[in-house]
Amino acid sequence: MSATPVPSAGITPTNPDSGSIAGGQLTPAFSPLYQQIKGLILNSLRLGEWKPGEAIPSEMELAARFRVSQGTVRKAIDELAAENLLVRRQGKGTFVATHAEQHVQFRFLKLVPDSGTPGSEGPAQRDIVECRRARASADVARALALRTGDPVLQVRRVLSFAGSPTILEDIWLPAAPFKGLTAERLANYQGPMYALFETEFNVRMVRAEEKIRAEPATDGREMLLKVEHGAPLLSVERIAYTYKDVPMELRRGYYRTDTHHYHNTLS
Amino acid sequence: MSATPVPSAGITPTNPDSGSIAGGQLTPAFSPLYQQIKGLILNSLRLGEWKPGEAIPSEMELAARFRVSQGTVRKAIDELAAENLLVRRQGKGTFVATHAEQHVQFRFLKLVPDSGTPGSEGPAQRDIVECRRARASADVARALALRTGDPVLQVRRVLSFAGSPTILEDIWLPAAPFKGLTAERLANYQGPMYALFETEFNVRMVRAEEKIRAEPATDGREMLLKVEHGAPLLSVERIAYTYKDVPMELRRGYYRTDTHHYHNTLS
DNA sequence: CAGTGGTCTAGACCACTGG
DNA sequence: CAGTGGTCTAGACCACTGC
Repeated sequence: MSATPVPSAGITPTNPDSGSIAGGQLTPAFSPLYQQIKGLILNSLRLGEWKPGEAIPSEMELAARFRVSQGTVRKAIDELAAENLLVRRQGKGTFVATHAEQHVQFRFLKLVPDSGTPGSEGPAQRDIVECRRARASADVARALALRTGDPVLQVRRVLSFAGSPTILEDIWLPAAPFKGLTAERLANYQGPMYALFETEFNVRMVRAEEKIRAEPATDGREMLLKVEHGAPLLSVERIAYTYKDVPMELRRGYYRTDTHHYHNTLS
Repeated sequence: MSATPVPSAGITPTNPDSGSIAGGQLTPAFSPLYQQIKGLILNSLRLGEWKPGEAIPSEMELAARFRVSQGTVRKAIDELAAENLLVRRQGKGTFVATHAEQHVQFRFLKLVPDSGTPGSEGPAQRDIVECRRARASADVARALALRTGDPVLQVRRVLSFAGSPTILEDIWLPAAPFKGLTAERLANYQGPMYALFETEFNVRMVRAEEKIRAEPATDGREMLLKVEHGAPLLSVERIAYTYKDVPMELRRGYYRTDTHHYHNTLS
C-alpha cells in the first residue's frame, strides 16, 4: 500500500491504437485504460461470448482477466450500461441487454397513448401484411450500406392497439444476416421483432436514428390504417444499428396520431 | 492510511430524508452520500450561487466544503454533467450550463435541414408576431401548474430558415417570473429565447418533454407558414422545466417538414 | 452465508489550460 | 509553472440477492 505507482501489467493507458486505421479517426488521441477495456468487452459482446439476457463475468473476474483494478472495469461497464448495452442488477450481476424483457418492450417505440401509460392498452396486435425478397433500391442500399440491387428482405406489417390499426411499417433488412426469415416465423412470434432478431439471427439492435415528418396518407396506406386519403400521418424513418454502428434495418413507419403521440424527452 | 474506516464527518450516507414526504416516494430508501452532495450543488444552482456560464468551485474546494473526498464530489458532478446541468472542461474547471453557447444553440430544437448540418442555413430569423398578457385556460393552467384564470404571457413567433418560414410557435409563460417581458425585448434580443430567459429573468430551462403529432394546417397557421390549408404539419407540444421539475413554459410548435425533419436518436 | 454490484476514501500520477 | 479535471489503484465497507 506504499509506493507502487505501477499502473498494472500488459495493458498501458497510452496509445492503444497507434497506427490503427479502424475508426476513421485521424487524431493520435490518447485513450484511457477503461476505454480499452470497454472496447474489449464490446468485442466479446459482438462475438457473442455472452448472449442477450445472460450475465457477464463479475467485475472482479473481468479485472483479473484484463489485469486492471476493479474500478477501471467498473468505469468501462458504467459507460456500456449508460448506452443500454448492459444492465446492472445489484446483488445479482451485470447482464447483456435484450429487447425481450417486459420493462423494455417498447424501448425503441416512442408512440404512446394520449391517456394511460405505455402498454396499458394490452399487448399490440402485430399483423404481417407482406414479407418478400427484393433488390435494394438506391435509398435502401445507402441506408443499409449495401449496393443498389443487393438482395434485401422487405416486410410490411400493421400494429394495432385496442383493435385499432395505428402503425404501418415498411421494413428493409439485408438478406444475408436474416436468411430464413419468413412471414410465418414473423407471424408466429409473440413479442418484439427485435427480440426475434436476437434469438433467431443473433442480431442485436443497439441504437437507432429517426427522422420524423408529417405526411399525408397516400399510396394505399390510408386503407391499411383506416384513415381518409390525405389525412396527416407521422412519418418515422428509422435506421437501426448493431454493435459496431453497422446499419441492419431501415424502417419507414406511419403512425396515426389521433389517439397516440410520439413522446420525447429533451435534456 | 491504515485503519480509518470512518466515512467522514458531518454527513453520513444513510437516511438523508428519514420521514420526509417530499418526492411522493414511500420507500424509506437509503441515499448515498454523492446523491446528497448532488442535491446540495443543485440547491446552489437553483439559488443562483453560480450563474450560467460561470465556473463552480473546483472539486477539491467542494470536497473541503462538504467534508467528503474528491471522488464523492466527482461522482455527484458526473451525474449533473450527464444531465446537462454542468459542463466539465479539462484543465479549466466545471461550468454552469447555459443556452447562450454556440455549440448548444439548438439544444432543444430537434428540427434539422434535410441536407446539411444544423445551423448550416445561417442563423434563424426570429419574428415576434404577438406578445400579450392573457389568462390561463384549463389546459395551459394544468401544463404550467397554475390555476385556470391565472395571468400568463402569450407569445407567438415565426422562425425562418434561409428566408422560408418554417416554424410557428405559440408560447405560454407564467406571468410572475417573466414580469417585464415585452415584444420589443424579445424582438431586440439576438440568440436563443432560453438564453434571454437566463440573463433577464434568471430562469434556466433544464429539461423538456415533447408530444409530437401530425396535424393539418388550420386556423390561420397556413398563412404564417405559407403552406396550403390542410397541409400536414408536425405539431410539437413542449413543456419545459427548471431545476426542481417546475414547469415554466408551454410551447406549441408547428413545423414544416418539407425541407426539414425532426431528428431523434434512440439508444 | 458467500457473492454480486455500489459507495467511499486516500493517494498517486497524467493530460490539459493558461499565465 | 500551478491549477484544473481525468485516470488508476488498493482497500474497506455497505446493500442487495439467493442459497
